[in-house]
Amino acid sequence: MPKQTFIYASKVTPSEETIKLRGWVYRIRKMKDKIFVILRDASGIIQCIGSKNQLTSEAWNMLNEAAIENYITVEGNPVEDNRAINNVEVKLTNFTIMHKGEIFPIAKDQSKEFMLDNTHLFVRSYKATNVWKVKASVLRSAREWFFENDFYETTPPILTGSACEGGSTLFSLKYFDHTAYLSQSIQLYLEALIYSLEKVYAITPSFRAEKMRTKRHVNEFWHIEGEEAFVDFEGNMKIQEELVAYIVQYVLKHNAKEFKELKRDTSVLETIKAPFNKISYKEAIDTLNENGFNLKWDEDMKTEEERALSTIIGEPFFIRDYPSSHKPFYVKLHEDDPKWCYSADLMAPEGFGELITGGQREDVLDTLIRRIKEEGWEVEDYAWYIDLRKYGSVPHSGFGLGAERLTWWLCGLDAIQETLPFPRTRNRVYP
RNA sequence: GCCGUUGUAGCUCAGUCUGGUGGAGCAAUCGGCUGUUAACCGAUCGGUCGUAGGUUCAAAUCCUACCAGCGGCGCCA
Repeated sequence: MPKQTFIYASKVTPSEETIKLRGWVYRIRKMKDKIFVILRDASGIIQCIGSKNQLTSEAWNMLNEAAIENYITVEGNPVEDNRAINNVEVKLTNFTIMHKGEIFPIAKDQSKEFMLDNTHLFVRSYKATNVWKVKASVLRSAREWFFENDFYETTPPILTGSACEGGSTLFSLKYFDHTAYLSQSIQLYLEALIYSLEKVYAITPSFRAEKMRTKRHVNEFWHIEGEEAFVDFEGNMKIQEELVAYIVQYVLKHNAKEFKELKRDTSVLETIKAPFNKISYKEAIDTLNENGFNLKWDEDMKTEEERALSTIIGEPFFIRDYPSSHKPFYVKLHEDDPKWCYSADLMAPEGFGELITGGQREDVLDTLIRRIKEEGWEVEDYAWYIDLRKYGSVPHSGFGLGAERLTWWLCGLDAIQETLPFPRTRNRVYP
C-alpha cells in the first residue's frame, strides 16, 4: 500500500479511519478548551475541532497560534455532526502550522478598490474559487462540443501586423522595427484555416483598447471563435445555439455546488435548449417600440434598449439581419436587398445582453474589395485576406463567443470583471 | 473622450452642509469564555483626514489647482 496521502475536504465522510488534510485556515474560533478551525482547500471547506484534552500540548499550542490563511496540515477522525457544515467534521488528533506567515490583509469588509489592489490574494476567496470552477467548465465543455462536432482546435497568432476593424481600439506595441498590434479577434486567420481544416475553432485572448468602464467590458478577454466552410447564415446560428445549450447543460450537471454557493437561481438556465428564438433586427425595433421606445429601423440599439429587449424576451435569442451600415466589411450582404446583412447577435436573457456576434462572411472577391473601400480602409492592408477569395473561395460563416460574458451570465454575477482572476480594465494592469 | 462620484486608523465607514482639542465597527495585542458557524464579552494599540496652495484667531470641514480610485455612457464579446 502506498503511504497515506492527503485527501480533499469535499471527500471527507464519517469513518473509523484517521485522515490527513492540508490546506489553509479559512476561519478560526477559539475558546478555552476547544478550537474550531475551518480548513479550506481547492475542493471546499471543512470544520475541524481541536480539544485541549485530546491533543498534545505542542499541537494545542500551535492551534492557538493559528491565524487566517496559514498553511496547515491536520490529522483526525471524520465524524458525523449536524452542527458542522455538510454534517461532517474532523476531530483533530494532530495539527501543524506549516507556514504561519503574516496577518492576512483581506478581512470582513472590502471595497471594490481594495479588492482590486489585492487581486492576487483575492483569487483564493470562496466566491472567486466558485467562479473559476464554472469558468473552467465553460472552457472544457466548449472544447468537448467542438471535438464531438469535428472541429479542429487551431492556434492563430495574437500578435498581428495589420489592423483589422480599424485602429482606434487596438493596443499597439513595438515589434522590432515595426508596429504590431494585439489581436482583437483571430477571425480573419480562422477564415484562412477553413481552406485546410474546414471546421476550426480557437480559444485565445482578445484585446480591446476601448476606454469604457462598464460591467460588461474588460480590455482583455477570452474569445471562443469558430469558423466553418460550406456553412451558411442559418447553419451558423444552429452551431451557436447548440454550443451554448451544451455548455449550459454541462455546467448545470457539473457545477450545481458552485451555483448554490454563488446563490445563483438556475431555474432560467434549466429551461434552455436549442433552437433559440430568432427575431430580425426590424422585429426587435418593433418590439421595443411596442414597449415604450421610439426607434427608427436603422437606429443603433443602445445598451439600455438591448437590456430591455433581453429582459422582455426572457430566454436566449438571436437578433438577426442587421442593417449593413452597422456591421463591418467582411459580413455578407443580402443578395436581394443589400440594406441588410447576414449578421446575428446572440443575446443572453435576464438583461445580460450580448454573448456572441456571428454571421456569414463575404466570399465574393469584388464585393469584398468594394466594401473595404466603402469603409475607407486601404485595400493593400488586407491583401492577404482578399487573397482568400481568389483561390477556390467557398461560402463560410463564423462567430465569436465571449467566455467571460457567458460565465458572467451563467453565474449571475454583478460584473464581468469578477469572471477574470486578474481583470484588465482602464486603470488596472497591475497586479 | 464625456458625465458623475469618492479619498479620514491595516479594512469598512461616520464626522464636512452649519469651521472650534479626530469617532465607531472589524483586524491586531492582552485577558475572559458554555459546540462555535465571518462566535461572544472586557481592555489595549492604532490617524501628516489624498497632495499643494489659499481664506481665517482657528480648517478633516470653506476656496483653488493637481493626483488617484470607483460608477456610468459611446463601443462591443
